[in-house]
Amino acid sequence: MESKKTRGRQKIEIKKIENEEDRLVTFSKRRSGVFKKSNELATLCGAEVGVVVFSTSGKPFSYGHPSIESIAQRFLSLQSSHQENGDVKITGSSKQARYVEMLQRHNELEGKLKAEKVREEVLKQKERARASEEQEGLSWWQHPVQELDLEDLKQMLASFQRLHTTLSHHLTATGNKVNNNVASS
Amino acid sequence: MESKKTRGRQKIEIKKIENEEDRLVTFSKRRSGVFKKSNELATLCGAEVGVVVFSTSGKPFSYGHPSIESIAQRFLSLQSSHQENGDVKITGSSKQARYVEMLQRHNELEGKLKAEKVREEVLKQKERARASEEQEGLSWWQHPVQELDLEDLKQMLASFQRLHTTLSHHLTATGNKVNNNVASS
DNA sequence: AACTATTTATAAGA
DNA sequence: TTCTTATAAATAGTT
Repeated sequence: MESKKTRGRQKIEIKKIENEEDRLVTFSKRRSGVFKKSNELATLCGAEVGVVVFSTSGKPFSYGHPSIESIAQRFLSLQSSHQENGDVKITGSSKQARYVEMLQRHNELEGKLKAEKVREEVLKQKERARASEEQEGLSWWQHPVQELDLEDLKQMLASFQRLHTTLSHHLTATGNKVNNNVASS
Repeated sequence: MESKKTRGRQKIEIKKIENEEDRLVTFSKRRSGVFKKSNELATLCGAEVGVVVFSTSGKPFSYGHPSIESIAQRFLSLQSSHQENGDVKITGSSKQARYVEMLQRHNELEGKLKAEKVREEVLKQKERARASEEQEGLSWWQHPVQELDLEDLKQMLASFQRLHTTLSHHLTATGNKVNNNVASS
């Protein structure tokens, strides 16, 4: 019985593949994968599905059921009815209008990004808390302080200061309006 | 040795699911699947990806990186470039330059926001994995973050401030000898 | 492009 | 909707 021929599929981190050759191969494989899955979704569920992919070099690929054009059309009319501007043409004036819109959306986005960072920090806090959780189900923050040593306390304080700063900043920067955004994904 | 709890994933034919309940469940699951795969494609390969899905009832769902709007725009300009288009001049070239600059910054920001959401999701997954290993009552602060609203955040901030103050006091005023219980409720 | 050992997605069931 | 489990399907690293 000979040794294994390959190591099989390996787990990879979902971050940009730096090696260009690998990235190109993966782009090709996974693009096919997404198109195939999209086709199955459309077929199994009777849904209309459109996918557009641009490679880093700008080359476009698309899948559409019943067609990418019809999906685009449907999506656009939805967008224009959502706004009060049904103007789809790329003209100077609509570009200017978009500039203003974008400024507003930009500010919105910065708020959301901040909110996400807060959420992330909160989750990390919980992670840390649980990591150092030990005896009889008591979390570290539930223990009497005298049972903690100085280093723990200092770390604890530092964490609180970070979180406190983040939270305060968030609450004041958004005028106490927390953005529970409804993401499209 | 008892019998298997489930039959596991079964092979299905790729044709429309006639049972409406099954179809709805599959639609939800596979839609998520396609969005997730799309996100991985975008992240791993630095590609821009847009997906639009319409359910049979006409409800729209979308995923886009950096955003579905930017993909739509890019796709459209591609389509319209097939035709003749001479009216791209706006007021001044500096204004156009600023627009392009803003567009880039905007896309960057959207990408970051998405990245944060992914990190958040990863953390939540870990949290859920651990949570299912334990059978304990959850404190309010242990609930899934998506359920946090403004009031939660304010409360949280307040208790952190209390705790922070107490801790600071002990560290600076008691000569590193801490003996107080700070558990707040 | 093919090959496989693995990881990941998901059909059913609860 | 959410979670679990067993199995189908996708794919990373090789050849």
